[in-house]
Amino acid sequence: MASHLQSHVETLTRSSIFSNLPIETLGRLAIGTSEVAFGRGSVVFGRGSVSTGIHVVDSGQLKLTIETLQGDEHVVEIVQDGDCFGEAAMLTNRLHLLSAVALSDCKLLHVARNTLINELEHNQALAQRLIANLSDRLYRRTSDMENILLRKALGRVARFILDELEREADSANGQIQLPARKGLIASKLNMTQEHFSRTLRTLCARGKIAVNGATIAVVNEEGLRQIAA
Amino acid sequence: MASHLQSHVETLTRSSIFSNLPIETLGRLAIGTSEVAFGRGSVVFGRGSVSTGIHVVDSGQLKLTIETLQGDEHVVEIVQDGDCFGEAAMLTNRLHLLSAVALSDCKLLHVARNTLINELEHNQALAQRLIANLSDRLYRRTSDMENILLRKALGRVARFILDELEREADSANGQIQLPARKGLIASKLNMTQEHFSRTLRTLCARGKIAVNGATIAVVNEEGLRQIAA
DNA sequence: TCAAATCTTTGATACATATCAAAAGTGTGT
DNA sequence: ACACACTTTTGATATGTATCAAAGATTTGA
Repeated sequence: MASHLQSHVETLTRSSIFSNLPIETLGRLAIGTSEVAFGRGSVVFGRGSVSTGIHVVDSGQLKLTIETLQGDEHVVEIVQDGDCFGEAAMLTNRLHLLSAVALSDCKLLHVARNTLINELEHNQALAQRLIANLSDRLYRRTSDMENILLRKALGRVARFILDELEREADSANGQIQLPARKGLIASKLNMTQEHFSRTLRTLCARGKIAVNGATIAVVNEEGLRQIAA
Repeated sequence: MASHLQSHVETLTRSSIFSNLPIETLGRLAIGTSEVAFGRGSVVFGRGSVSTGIHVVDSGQLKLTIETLQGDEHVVEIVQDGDCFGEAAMLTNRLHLLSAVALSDCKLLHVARNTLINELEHNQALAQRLIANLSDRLYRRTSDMENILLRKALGRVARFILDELEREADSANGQIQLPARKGLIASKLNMTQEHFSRTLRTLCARGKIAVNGATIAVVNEEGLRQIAA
């Protein structure tokens, strides 16, 4: 129905990857696009599943994780409004390495593989977008790896806080809001929830930050930088 | 000189990213391409440097590493003939996160940023190639992350051996050749050289493999698989 | 508004891995 | 064939981080 397509076009435009593309492009993509809703805790796709396209987040928050058979998991990324995920598996035509799980009730758009691949063949602007998207993801993934592999827990947490401070440069003023539950952030930083908790307290004790629930005030930015070096 | 361009075209064709592209495309790329030689141990680019283009390996072997100020390093990737590197920083127009160091004497081609970006704007086939290249890199980087974060040393080494066994599926027959010095492989697997050495011996003691210098024979593949699970 | 569920903190202990030091092995150039 | 540099192995010890257990907080739902 035309109204569906129209609403999909609008949602696509709000995503970072499809924003500001010609309306004709979005219209063609919208034809292969469907809206899907997921309740908190539900699995959008699991590791080892076949990729059917990419997902764009309209509302809600999800975690992308790698998992062991024993149920051990590690958060690779937390995605929300305007983000998209699942590109790598779709474009390489391989199975999903990551699982995507809704952290809150979510509305997603699913853009079908064929639609996207077809459009990509003739659409230079879309290809450029995808290149920008992929290289950005790769760059960030490398940066995450650096943080995890080169620093100990204290340094990783310090680096994380500084990064968030920069991201929230607007209303921040020396404060950040943790973007998710502490356990999930701990996992993204490759440590247990317990260790993350203790590490935050250590940073408090050393006078670098002040913690109040999910709000962290940076007391001594220079000191944090030294720890994160 | 025309002969230079011709030789560059040939080298570019041998790389995975530019292979089988129309000769006209390669000709235009060759104009912005220069041949550069690096002696063993020399630095092609360092962390924090400005990206000037991408590098294609004609001959030799290099390591891509992340480093701390204290000189701590971690090998992210080992590249050789036909590989290219430095795409992410070039395409995102950000500083290099990784350092590239020659492990042996190397001949590289450097394709200038402007040349590549210009060509990319009109060249659909090249864009597709780049998309394939980036998504493959992203997928493999995610896979590396999985190996490093989800398994302990014994499992990481087991997984590594199985992966190599698959890669060398040809002349392998139950044997693999380590693709670099053990210390570098240890680093890629996020452990010390000492620990890697001990881990190999443990796998020997358990009857899964037999080590002879840089040659590893897989004695019990199923057993390895269980350890790598 | 209270109870149930979920998340976070704290404490005690165990374990994987790093570090330091030195010996043994391997290769390389002359 | 030898000496020198580099790589790998082995041993003893230190350390960072995980694990297990339980008590406090916070959020959620009826």
